Amino acid sequence: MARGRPRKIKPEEALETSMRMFWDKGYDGTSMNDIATATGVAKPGLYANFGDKDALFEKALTRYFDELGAPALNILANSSAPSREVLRDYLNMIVDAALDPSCPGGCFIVNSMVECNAHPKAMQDQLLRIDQRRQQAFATRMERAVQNGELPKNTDCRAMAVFFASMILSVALQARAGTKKETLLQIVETSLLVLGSEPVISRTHKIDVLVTG
Amino acid sequence: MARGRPRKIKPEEALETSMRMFWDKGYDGTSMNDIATATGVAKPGLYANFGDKDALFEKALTRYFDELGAPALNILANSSAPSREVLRDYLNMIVDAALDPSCPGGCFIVNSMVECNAHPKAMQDQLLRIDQRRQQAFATRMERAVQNGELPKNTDCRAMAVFFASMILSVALQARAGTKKETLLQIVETSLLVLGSEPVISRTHKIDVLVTG
DNA sequence: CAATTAAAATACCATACGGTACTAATTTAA
DNA sequence: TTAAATTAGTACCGTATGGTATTTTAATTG
Repeated sequence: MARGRPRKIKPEEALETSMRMFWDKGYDGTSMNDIATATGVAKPGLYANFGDKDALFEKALTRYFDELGAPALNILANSSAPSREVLRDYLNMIVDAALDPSCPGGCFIVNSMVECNAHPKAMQDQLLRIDQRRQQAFATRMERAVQNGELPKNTDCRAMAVFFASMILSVALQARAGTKKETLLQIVETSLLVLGSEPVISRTHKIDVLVTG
Repeated sequence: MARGRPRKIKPEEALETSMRMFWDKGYDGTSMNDIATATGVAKPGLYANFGDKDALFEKALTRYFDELGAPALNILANSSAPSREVLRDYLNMIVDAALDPSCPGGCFIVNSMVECNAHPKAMQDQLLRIDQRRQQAFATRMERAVQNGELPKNTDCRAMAVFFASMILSVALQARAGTKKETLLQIVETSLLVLGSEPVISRTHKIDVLVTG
């Protein structure tokens, strides 16, 4: 099997490298020549594998979300731990990820939300879709918190979700801009105050409610 | 007086136009040719008046902060109205400004905080200085709130200041990304919950305390 | 050993970029 | 009227960009 000259590099690896470069320098700041050099795939190979620059960027963004974004959202939405802790863990994890020295600064999606204004509409739409999935995960979390009795029944879940989703943006942005970890954790802790100053212990009969109700 | 050929355009106007273009499209997305066309000042004139592209960008950023940023910070820090209202007014004003249809989207400073990672260090430093002035204004406001008895004496003013400063970032970013006004106002309102759920009326003897204490 | 297939590598294209030398125009001062 | 001064405008330079036509290399199949 596999006729023809063997591949020098797996396309996945080249896409991973491209993703990190776009993440670091942005769409405009990353040239196809840079990518060709860094990946070891010459330009004609890039165009054969991924299409033009727009298509490569879109694939990089999708890969980023699928690999680094989506898994954590699942935990955020569905974990059965106390909601306050789930939120704190998720936000702290974002802080760590945004500061990870082995990765470019901040969040690729957040970075792109700024740059995309000067670029194709398809890119904006993709970003909005991702942002809304993030928001939906927060909303699901808040609804669980209300169902479990961790928050009052008249809680505006959507308002809370939109608020916490917006915290991701500012944390990622500041991480990229050089704000230090201690400060970012402080911001996260302060934001949790909107849940009410007294920690509410999740009630033990919450499962009964779900089953019988 | 005024020898030589008269100026076709005041440099201030060209700088204003340049500022709005950088604000809209970013540093990389705005070419000197674009600026020359939009301002009506040919490229050699731009270089004679403002220096190279970096210098022009820096002047644009300074102009933006001095004209649109700094004045509101003064009110934020020093207004004698109830602190909760001062904060709400300031944040709502940011929402309006970031959505103003007669201006490019979002906040020029916030936009630049993302892009600057791939550019000269002087630009990053300038942005951090501006960001810290904003943070300081919030800190002053929180300290006034504590002095006036609007917040408990053990309030961590710096934590609050950093938190609210970070709200500016996410609001500006989302305004640029297309989030609608209603949602942004909701985010602002939710963020005000960190001040405590019960509105605290500023005490009438606060001036006595300041004068006698 | 051909013949075929598929990828790599080189070289190149048109365009756009930041930046500048040079010329043309329009004013005041002598 | 002429000289000096100051700006506007044209044309250009070297480089870098996104993208591609073409050739070369290396493997499998007959």
